[in-house]
Amino acid sequence: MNWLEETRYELKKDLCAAAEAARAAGELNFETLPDFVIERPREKSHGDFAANLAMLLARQAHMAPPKIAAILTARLYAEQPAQWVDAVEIAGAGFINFRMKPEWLTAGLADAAARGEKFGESEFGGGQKVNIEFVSANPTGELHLGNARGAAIGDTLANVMQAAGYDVDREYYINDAGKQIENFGLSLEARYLQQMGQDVPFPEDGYHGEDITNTVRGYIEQEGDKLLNVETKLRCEILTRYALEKKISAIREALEHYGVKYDTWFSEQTLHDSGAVRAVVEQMKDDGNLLEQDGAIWFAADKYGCEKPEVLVRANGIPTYYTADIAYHKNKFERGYVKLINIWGADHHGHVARLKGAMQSIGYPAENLEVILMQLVRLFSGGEIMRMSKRAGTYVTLEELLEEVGRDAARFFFVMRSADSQMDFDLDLAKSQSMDNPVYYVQYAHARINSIVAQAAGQGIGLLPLADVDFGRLGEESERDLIRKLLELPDEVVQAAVKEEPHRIAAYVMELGALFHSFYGNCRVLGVEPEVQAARLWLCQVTRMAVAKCLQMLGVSAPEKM
RNA sequence: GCGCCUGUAGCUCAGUGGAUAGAGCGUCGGCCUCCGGAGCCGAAAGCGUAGGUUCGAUUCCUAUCAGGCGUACCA
Repeated sequence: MNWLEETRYELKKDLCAAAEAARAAGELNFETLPDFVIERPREKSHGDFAANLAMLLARQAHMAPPKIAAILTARLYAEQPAQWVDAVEIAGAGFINFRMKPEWLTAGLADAAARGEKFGESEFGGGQKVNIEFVSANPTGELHLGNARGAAIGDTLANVMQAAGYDVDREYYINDAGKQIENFGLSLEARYLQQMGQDVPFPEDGYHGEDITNTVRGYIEQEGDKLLNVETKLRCEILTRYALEKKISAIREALEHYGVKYDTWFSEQTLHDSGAVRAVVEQMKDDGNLLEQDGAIWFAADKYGCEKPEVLVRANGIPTYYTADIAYHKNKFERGYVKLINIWGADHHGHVARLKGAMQSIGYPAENLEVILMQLVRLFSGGEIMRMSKRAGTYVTLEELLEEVGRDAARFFFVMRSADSQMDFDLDLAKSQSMDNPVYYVQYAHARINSIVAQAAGQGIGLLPLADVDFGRLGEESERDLIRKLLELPDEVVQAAVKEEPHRIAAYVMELGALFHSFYGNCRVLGVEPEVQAARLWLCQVTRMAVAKCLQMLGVSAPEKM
């Protein structure tokens, strides 16, 4: 347990005991103790912790909350003095506020310091296996800003959950099968023949992007006119295989530049080849959940909370994307994951209910599959909203973004906002945006601390062993505010993991940075009384570790100098 | 029409069933004999609207208005 958790647990226990004692003495009447909370008041003058027990007890006890609070506090610590509690106050509508002794805070800091690099981590997740699938963009094109957002959210969430004690795998699902791939092949073929000097029409709904032509050129350089006198089917196949490999490695490379590494690249095609897709249809048929109509095979999704049945196998005998996805998620569960998390663009939200319904129908509880929908990134240029379109030249790739603003600014920018807020991305301001990005503010705090520590080292001053440090010397308001925030880190990580909201870490580290800068302005670290200096150096050190831990989770570098 | 997400400061966004709703940018005003001014301190300014639940609602529920996205034998 971390420091705050432990304290909350103790306070809760103390209050429960007080309530029981009051009941035994006939001062208070209640059947069952309500599930109250010990929270941290946002207002500092309200103490370090506040309990809402008296308010929740009011109805059962037929008594006004402040009166109940008075009875409870009279019992609190009557028998045995408290170790860390300095004062208990009744305030507002009946809050019981706990004010902790100054030593409580500094003992917390010592505890954090002792944890070293591990500070902030926990075993909360108990090593449960979790699979996070994100980006999974079609391998027919390049990654765009929406993918950049998904990658930042997914990878950060994975980092956060790892820090919170989960066993996390990152996965990319490659849609290398189906109609779009066929289409892709026909586009490649047309470009190939055109490059070879033939006047062939380009498929109407083909991939018009220049990257297709470039890929074909690459092939020609390598293999020449080899495919000129081959039948269409084989020509498409060979070109597709070649292009997919190129595209996928380009995607992989772009993501690596972005700091994202996957554990698994899962090919959709393998599900078709292995018969897994057919098998899952059979299974659903045996379950009696399929029906035939208009020559197609439908899943009775309406029996599982959806609006209407969905097609699994088209009249032409080819399974839909949906069917492959069912087989895919079944495969993930079979690999032993307790929880599957998918990060999708909001435009796929219609797919959520049907996938969950299908999973439920084949025996996997819908709640073990979590889909985080992120709202779309809108492109802004010259004050106008525009669709991302290659033809209109308003398509920005991840690689271009990284060239413009760099990895740190890009990742921080995308993970700073909650997934369900829409984002406007201003093309024109891409560069200046980087200077406005709060990531520099946070990194600056890290660099500043580094500089202090380096300077101390230059004067032969290092960190003293913790046993020799008197953290009680940290009594300034700005010091104590900083310590309070530091102690919240383990809680923040767990909250971000449980709520699957990685943006919390960004918000936290910005606040932490602000408190550090404020402390820096108020208190000198070097050249003060030796005992104070030793304690402040350690405070700096713990802050640096906390900032670095957050930045690591965010996939942002923690520079020693800027 | 139906479904999902979102309406919080001039702008971009955090946040919470509680006691005085925060930050950045912008505006205005202060701070460099001193550890990094990419910083600090201060000021003005806000929960779309109407009901309901609750001791207490910006937070939960309903309605309504506004924006976005879905609603394919596309993925």
